[in-house]
Amino acid sequence: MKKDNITLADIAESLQISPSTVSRALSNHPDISAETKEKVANLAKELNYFPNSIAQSLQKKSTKTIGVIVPEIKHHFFSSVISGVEDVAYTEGYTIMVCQSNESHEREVINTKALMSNRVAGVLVSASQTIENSDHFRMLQKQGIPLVLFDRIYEDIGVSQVVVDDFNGAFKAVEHLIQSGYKKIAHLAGFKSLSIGYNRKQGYLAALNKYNIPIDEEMIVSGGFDEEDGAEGFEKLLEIGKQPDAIFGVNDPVIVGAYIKIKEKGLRIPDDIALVGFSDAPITMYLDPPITTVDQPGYEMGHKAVQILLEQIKNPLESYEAKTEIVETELIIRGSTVKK
Amino acid sequence: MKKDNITLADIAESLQISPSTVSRALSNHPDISAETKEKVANLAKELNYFPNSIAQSLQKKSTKTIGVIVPEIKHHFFSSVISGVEDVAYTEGYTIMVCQSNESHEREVINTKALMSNRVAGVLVSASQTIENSDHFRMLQKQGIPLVLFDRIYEDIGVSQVVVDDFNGAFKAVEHLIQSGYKKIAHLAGFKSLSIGYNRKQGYLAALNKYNIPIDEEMIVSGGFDEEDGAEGFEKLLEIGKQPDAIFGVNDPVIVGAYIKIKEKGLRIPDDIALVGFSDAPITMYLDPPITTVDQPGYEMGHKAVQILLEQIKNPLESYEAKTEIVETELIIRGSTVKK
DNA sequence: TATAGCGCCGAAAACGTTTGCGGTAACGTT
DNA sequence: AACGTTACCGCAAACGTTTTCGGCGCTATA
Repeated sequence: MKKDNITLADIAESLQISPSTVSRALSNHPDISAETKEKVANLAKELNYFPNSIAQSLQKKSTKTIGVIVPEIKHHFFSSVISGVEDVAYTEGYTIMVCQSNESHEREVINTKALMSNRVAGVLVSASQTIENSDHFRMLQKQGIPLVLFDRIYEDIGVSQVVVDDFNGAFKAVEHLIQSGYKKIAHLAGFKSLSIGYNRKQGYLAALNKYNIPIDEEMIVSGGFDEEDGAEGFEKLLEIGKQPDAIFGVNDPVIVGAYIKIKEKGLRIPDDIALVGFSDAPITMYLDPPITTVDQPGYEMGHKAVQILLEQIKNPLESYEAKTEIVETELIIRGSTVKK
Repeated sequence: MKKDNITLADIAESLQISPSTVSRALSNHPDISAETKEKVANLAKELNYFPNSIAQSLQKKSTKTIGVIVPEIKHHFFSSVISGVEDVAYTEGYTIMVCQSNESHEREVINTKALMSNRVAGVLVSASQTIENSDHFRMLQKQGIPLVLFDRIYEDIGVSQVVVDDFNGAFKAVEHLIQSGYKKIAHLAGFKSLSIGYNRKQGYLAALNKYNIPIDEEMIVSGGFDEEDGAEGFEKLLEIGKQPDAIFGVNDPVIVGAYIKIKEKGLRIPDDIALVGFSDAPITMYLDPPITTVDQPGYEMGHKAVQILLEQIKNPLESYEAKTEIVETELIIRGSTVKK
């Protein structure tokens, strides 16, 4: 059954011409007569010929596929990004290879090696939480494979990046809380090792400073980026007797975790505690009350990131002038911060 | 800058041995002395050698990548599936290529062609809504590329599939409604062209029949699979004066659409109208009341699907005895169907 | 002493393309 | 008649592997 794939040579033989001519005919080379082109085209269609892009890649020393590494595909933000990447890759004739690091640095390294073996034209990555160093990124650079980081970036490496304006997003969120009259504003922070964690916290601090609200280190609870972390963080605040009247969460899952705990305790939102998240996860819209959050446009970030990457792929000459694209965020105000 | 990738020949030359020996040394071939193996291994590490899997694939006439085509990556169910697929692919040394059809048949065809050009070892697909025929699937078969369909399958083609038990899932859901005392049960159905739409409707009908509830065709509104479709469907029911006391939706987005409209109208859930969805989208858990739904385990389906695919890839001999794996669903009962 | 076996390695073909270089035939120009 | 042009096309090398088929030198056996 295993029909052997038909090749240029096959259709060349059956047409009594050379493979080179067939190749040129299919790529519409001017040296080939219209007549020959047509014969070739017809037979190719009839035989269901598909160019072997493996062979093409080997010859051209470059592929039409770009690699993507994200922590977890099923997170809404990342799947949105991938969606955006795939869309523009598709229109440019590229296909994408998707890997997930599962937040493991080791697996991230193995993934990049696999992508290098597959000679991808470029790679897009959002770093894992457990990032240890950037050796694997440097290997990419050494091999001349363009790289652009998005969202979870790694600072000390000269490479293009696409990030949201974490600082400003956080600042606007906290400012909104302050202007709405909240004073005891806690922050459920993420890991400081990650840029997003750091920058959002800075935005939080800056907003408090601007309005002369004293900073209480105990009101800042560091943890992870998941729902449980948010729940635990809120519990911890209560334990140490620091019930806030508002919480700014490093991201939506965390704030949802807090939301659930708050409901469990019978506290009212936003009357007892106001809530602001980050990412505009779809869930936030449907909660009761819906949660104010900072929109982080994943789809657009995917677009931007792959566009920058493709630029670098197409113009390998100009030495890396790493550009950083900052995507603006938008504060989406909903019920969790607006008292009726 | 563009460091040329180093090859077997490079390390062969520098060691004054032949490329064949290097190849064998790296693959731990018994013909090679331990001493040589070590020298090769050391130099390879030092030079940062990466096997060119393009060249390997060309030689072996097979790749270690599997293609995945889904309607939309950012849908929670599909990204869960992809997550599952990637996880087992990773442990088996495969990488995945992800394409989205955006519910367009044409794009689905182009995607499969791209995957064929890339000589993927096998492909996984969940069909687009606008499926017209299965010609592109037959092309895959002709080329001897294993294919397994999941969730959105296409019946008239002998190929392995992984589906949830749509019929039973729907049946259990509607039975639960009936046993909870609901009588005027509407169904917001999807397209009938898709197997999932058809089977879930059949389950709905069967449950009504079992309990001798007359079937009112007007209570069955066909539409799409998105939130707007659910909202419109519910509106339509009201327009024709058929307000139900319970709704079974073909999937969660649809039921969420209805949920929102119901809330807008000031109707109470589940007192005025009970709601059951399908898929266990994360949103359903957080709504107020949380929505009863039929769990459709995406991650596990991804696992299953790729396992079946890998089986076929590894044993190409045994002619296709298409197996259909039916994943059981679980009815998750929540507030939207339980009166307090 | 001849031969078989073994341990280790190399030559070369093959996978399916692309492409630089050359070659042929036909035709037009002097 | 000689030459240049043009329009087409083929040869062969190259991309980086893997793998078949040997081959060499040595040791053990008959």
